[in-house]
Amino acid sequence: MNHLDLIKNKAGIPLDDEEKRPAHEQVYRTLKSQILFGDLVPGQPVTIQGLTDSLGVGMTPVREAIRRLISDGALIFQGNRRVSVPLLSASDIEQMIFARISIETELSRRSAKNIAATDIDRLEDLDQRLDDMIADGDVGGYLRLNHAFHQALYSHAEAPILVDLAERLWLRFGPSLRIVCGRFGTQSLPDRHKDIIAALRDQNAEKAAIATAQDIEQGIGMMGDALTTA
Amino acid sequence: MNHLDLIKNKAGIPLDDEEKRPAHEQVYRTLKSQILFGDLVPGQPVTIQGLTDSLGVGMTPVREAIRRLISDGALIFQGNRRVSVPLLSASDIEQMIFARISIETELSRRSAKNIAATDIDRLEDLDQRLDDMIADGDVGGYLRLNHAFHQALYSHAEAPILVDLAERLWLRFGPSLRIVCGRFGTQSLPDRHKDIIAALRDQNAEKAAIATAQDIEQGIGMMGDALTTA
DNA sequence: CAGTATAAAATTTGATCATATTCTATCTCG
DNA sequence: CGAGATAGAATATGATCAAATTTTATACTG
Repeated sequence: MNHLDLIKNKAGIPLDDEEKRPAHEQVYRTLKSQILFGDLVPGQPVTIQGLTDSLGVGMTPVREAIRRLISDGALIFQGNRRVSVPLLSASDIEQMIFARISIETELSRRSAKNIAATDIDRLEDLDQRLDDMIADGDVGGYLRLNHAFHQALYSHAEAPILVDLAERLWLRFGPSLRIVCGRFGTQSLPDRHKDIIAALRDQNAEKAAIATAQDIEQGIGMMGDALTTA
Repeated sequence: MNHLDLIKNKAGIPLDDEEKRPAHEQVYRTLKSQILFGDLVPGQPVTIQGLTDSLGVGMTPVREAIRRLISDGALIFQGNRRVSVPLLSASDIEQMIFARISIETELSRRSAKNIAATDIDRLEDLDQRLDDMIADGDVGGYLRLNHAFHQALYSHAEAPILVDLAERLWLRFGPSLRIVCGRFGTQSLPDRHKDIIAALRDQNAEKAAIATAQDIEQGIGMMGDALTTA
């Protein structure tokens, strides 16, 4: 039992039973979680040695995890060998809105065609818990459940490559989204999940796609506003 | 001067002067090139030790490069610690066509709005050389110049995130595309580059997008056909 | 004399490698 | 056919070297 296990369980969200994965995989998941849910701040430097110390593993697994995250766009390699959490420009956000809408509306469309009633119930349950988090003002919990909701929805699209592309985009905006939520609070984050669920029950793929697009525009659009006003 | 430099220059395509990049970066680029242009066969196992031997570098840089390529989707990690070049399913190809059309038509659209006349001349030059490769039946040269053409075109879109997503998709189908080209020959690969160039000269973004979509469908569509008939 | 600029040393961090350990798959023998 | 042995490959660590940043000391200028 090394430090990783402790950090993982700090999350509080049930994670799939991880058996005994290699350390580099565990480091990757830990960092991914931290980036996705905003435990790391945009611009923050990420050092290899710092991670070997704090996670209690050697340099090699840390290096591998960092390379993967750089490939994901979740971290950036700053030429001078330094690695940090990316700061997003207005153009970056605009590109991500475009890409997310292109990819994720399609994922919703496909999920709507495949998903079973019991799975819709499960989504509704997630959304309910998400609303509780908003009511409690729990930003971290909101981010985790929002991610879990979309992930659960898209898992029925039977399109792993598209899901992978979407996940990559989520990794890019995670840190910045956390900042925005922290500043404005969760109250100002109305989501379109209810609309998405209604569309799924109707088996109306196009309505699901439209609701997803609106959800994305509300979510990331807020980030764009925050960036231009700040 | 280690083995990497030799392998790099085997490519024959002028590469940006690389100064003194770290070895893991060089290994990544070397492997990326091999995957993109089909020097590696789908299904082929990739071993760390094999690469340390053939490239003449230590294990650490090789490991890092492999992790990055796994994150790119260019290699797959097979649970039991084995890594190999992916075999594509019909569904994979269908998803890639969708994603490429979504992303790359937009890249063409944006490039059409920004690109200058001299840059269009440069594209035309690339396309001319590409036609020579087709005439010569040089599959490797065709793949390289086709990639260079699209990369050059999209570089004017001023959308690095979308370019990154596109590049990721190219890495996925590189090996399989090579197989198909090898089987059918380059003759059967009509491209829509002339249409794209004409649209750029007209400053007609929508026409450029349509031509790009047709180019993609012809290119990868052929892969789908080959897969279902094989 | 104060403040700034410059240069050199020290510290921090990254990159690479060699080695030891662990795991997987295959082979062999009962 | 199954259990154990074996070989090969991946994983992980610590040591060592190189590069970059920061600090500190010194010189210079107004």
